[in-house]
Amino acid sequence: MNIGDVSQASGLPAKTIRYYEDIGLVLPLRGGNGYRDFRESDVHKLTFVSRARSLGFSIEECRMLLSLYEDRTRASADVKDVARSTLDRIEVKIAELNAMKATLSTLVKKCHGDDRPDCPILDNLSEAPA
Amino acid sequence: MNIGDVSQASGLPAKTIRYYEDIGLVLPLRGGNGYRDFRESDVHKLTFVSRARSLGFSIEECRMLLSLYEDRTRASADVKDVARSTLDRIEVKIAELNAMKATLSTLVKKCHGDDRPDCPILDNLSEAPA
DNA sequence: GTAGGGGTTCCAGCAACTGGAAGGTCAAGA
DNA sequence: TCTTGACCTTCCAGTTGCTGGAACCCCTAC
Repeated sequence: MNIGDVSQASGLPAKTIRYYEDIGLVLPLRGGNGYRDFRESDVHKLTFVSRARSLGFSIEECRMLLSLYEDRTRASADVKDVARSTLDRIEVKIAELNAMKATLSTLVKKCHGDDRPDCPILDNLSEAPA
Repeated sequence: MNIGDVSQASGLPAKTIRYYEDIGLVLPLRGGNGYRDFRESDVHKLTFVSRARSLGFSIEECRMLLSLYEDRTRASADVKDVARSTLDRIEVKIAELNAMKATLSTLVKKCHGDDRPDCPILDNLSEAPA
C-alpha cells in the first residue's frame, strides 16, 4: 500500500504520515523503488493514532497507547491512567479558556465599539495590577 | 531599569522580555555597559502584553492592541473587533475540548481499570471508522 | 517520448517561548 | 585589591506537531 492510499484510509496527510515514521510511530517496509510499503497493521496503527490525536492525546501518549495496544497482557488500568491524565489536561485547559472567555466577553460587552477613542478593553489591559 | 526589575514588575521571565524585544514588541534603550535600559513606558507595555497574552490574545493581536493603544485617535470599535475575534477563537477551542472531554470521559467511565487486558478505550480507538 | 500524477529526500518555518553555554559587569565584603 | 556571586549579554538549539517547498525519481497512459 502506498502512502497516498494510507492517507486516504487513515485521514492523515501524507506529510504527517512521513513525520510519524520519522519519529518512529510506524515503520513501514520499503519496496524496490524506494516507496514506502504499508501493511494493514501500519494502516491500523495510523488510524488509531489519528483518532487518539483528535481526542487530545499527545504524540507521546499515543506512543504509549500503541505499545499498550500491542501488549496483549497489559492491564486496562494502565490505559485508563493515560486516558485520565489526558482528561485532566483537557479539563485544565477548558477551565483556563473559560476564565479568559468570561473576562473577555465582559470587556467586549462593556466596550461601546464606536468611533470614540475611549475603550474599556484597553483601559483594563493597561490598568495597574490588582 | 534593568531586565530583572522589569521581569519582577511585569511578571514576564527575562527570556521572554528579550524575545519580545527580538520581535519588536518593545525597544528598550541601552546603557553604556550594554545592559538594556527600560523606561516606564516599556514596563507599561510589557505589563499590557503580559495580560493580553493571559487573556488569549496572540502575539500579533498584542502588537495590534499596542498600536491601537498608542493611537490616541483610534476608534474603540477597532479594539472591539480584535477582542471579538479572539473571543471567537477561544469559543471554538472550548467547544473542541468539550467534545474531546465528552468522548474521553465516557470511555474512561466504561473502562473497568483493573488487571484484565480488555479495555473499551483501546477498543474504541481501534474500531473501524464510523 | 512526454505528460501527469504519484513518490522520495532534505531543509526551513510556524508559535511562543525555554534552556544552556560562554562570557562581560557590578557591588559588596575580606 | 581581589574575589565572590548575582546579574547581565549574545547566540545557538530545542520544544510540539506538523506544514510548505524545492529538487528530484518513478510509473502509467497516450
